[in-house]
Amino acid sequence: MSQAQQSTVRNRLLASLSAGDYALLRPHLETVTLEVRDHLFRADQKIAHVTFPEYGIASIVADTGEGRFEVGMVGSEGFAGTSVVLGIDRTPHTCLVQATGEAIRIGSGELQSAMDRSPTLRAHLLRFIHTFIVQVSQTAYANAGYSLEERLARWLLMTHDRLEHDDMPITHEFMSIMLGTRRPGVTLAVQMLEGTGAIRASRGHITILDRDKLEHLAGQSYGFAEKEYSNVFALPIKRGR
Amino acid sequence: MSQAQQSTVRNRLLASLSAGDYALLRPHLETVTLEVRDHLFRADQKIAHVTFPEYGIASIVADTGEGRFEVGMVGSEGFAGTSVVLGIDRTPHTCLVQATGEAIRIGSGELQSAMDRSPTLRAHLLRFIHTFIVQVSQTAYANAGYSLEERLARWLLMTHDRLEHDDMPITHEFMSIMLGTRRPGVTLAVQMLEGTGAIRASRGHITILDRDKLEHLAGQSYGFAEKEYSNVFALPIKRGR
DNA sequence: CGACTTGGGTACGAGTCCGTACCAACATTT
DNA sequence: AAATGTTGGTACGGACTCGTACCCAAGTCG
Repeated sequence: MSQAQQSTVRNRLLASLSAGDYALLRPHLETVTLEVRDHLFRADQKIAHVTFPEYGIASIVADTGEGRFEVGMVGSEGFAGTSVVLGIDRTPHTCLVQATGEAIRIGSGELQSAMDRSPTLRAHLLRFIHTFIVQVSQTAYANAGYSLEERLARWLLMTHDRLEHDDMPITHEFMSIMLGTRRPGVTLAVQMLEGTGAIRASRGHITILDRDKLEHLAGQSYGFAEKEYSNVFALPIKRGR
Repeated sequence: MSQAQQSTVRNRLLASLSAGDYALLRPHLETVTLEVRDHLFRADQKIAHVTFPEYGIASIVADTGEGRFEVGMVGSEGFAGTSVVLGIDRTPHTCLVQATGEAIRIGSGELQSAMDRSPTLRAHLLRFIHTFIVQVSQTAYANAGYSLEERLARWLLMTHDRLEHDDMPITHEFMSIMLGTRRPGVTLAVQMLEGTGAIRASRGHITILDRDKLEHLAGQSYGFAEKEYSNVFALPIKRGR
């Protein structure tokens, strides 16, 4: 229960709160580690906490009984638990950790009380939800009209945006679940991308070699949502480094 | 500028507001007609009004320069202009009328002031946004893993939910744009669905003959978001008739 | 070291959908 | 009735992805 000083917080939303709003949250903040496959919340069960990642990535997946697949992704640019901010402590989605890391979380009730007391806090979090809707829309868009390679390129870019390193620990199997496709299909797509020199693949790892090339390969499937985030928060989605 | 009495309002969100919250909005409400292809707002331009359909349907489409396609649909169960409620009067999406009808609208600024004065009003509208996120997620889900016939069945069901009649004026061309596919593909899919007896097609019209059969054909691509709406508002999405 | 688990590569037939093109049926206007 | 525009039906080759199956390589653990 380390109630971090705001100046040391990496999460972009928390870091960009006014000092007063942060002070309102601080007594209730709790630092936790994120381990791959941890669940931050599960479909149709009460959401206990809203989670602001510091490092690592959480995936929001739709869980229909006919297999899950990813509808959105959150790292240190946002938070997981949009429905709590919208006043509902339950959702048909599941949220699980995609990349190991660390997060600051707050109880759902505490956050709701704090938002009731601070209109500027609420406004800040609602703006993120707008950008999240755009992200989910873009997932719908990408799924509708783009090839597996293009969608894979998009997914790698989104993951890259939210991690520190160019070397990312990801298996083909995992990507196939996130993209809702076959595992052998991912293998082929990875080989294609590797052939262009944009990435390098090794057992359980993908390394980004040439980000510009990858963006070119992703085409219009990437960029839309990221641009909106920049506009709304006047900050690029990717942390400078 | 007919400031409708709440008891005669068809829009489910407006109708289910408390009398006090409705009174807060009433001076600013304005009734307008919706004509096919009218735009309620355009990508990256200021959103002047939030629109609550009474009859008819509005589509929210992503507009990437590489062709538009639908990410969500709103009828009398909700409203168009989620980003205004989230505090942003601009969005990369475009909203256009899909089916002729009528709507009650309110200026973006007036609605924002009203929400600032009434927490219950804000909460009500935010709950709808949660259900809208689920709808967009399901579009992403359907686009990822379902065949054209299944997605067409889903789209027809969603349209049927929001219209009064089993007979719906829709062209193949229009469906192909909404589904992001080729027009001849729609023709084939329509014939498939017609072959099962679920619908009947005639020039510019689709008639729903057997809704249960259509739901069965749509499989898991339909139902998810509609169920969530029912849970959140304790009302079925389809108006009784 | 040998067995086991996990992750990755490959193959092949089948089905879906795309891109493109052309024609037929219907509606509206003059 | 002819002209024009809209809508719907059909065809065909090619690209992509699926479903399924099998094997190989790398790490792990007794």
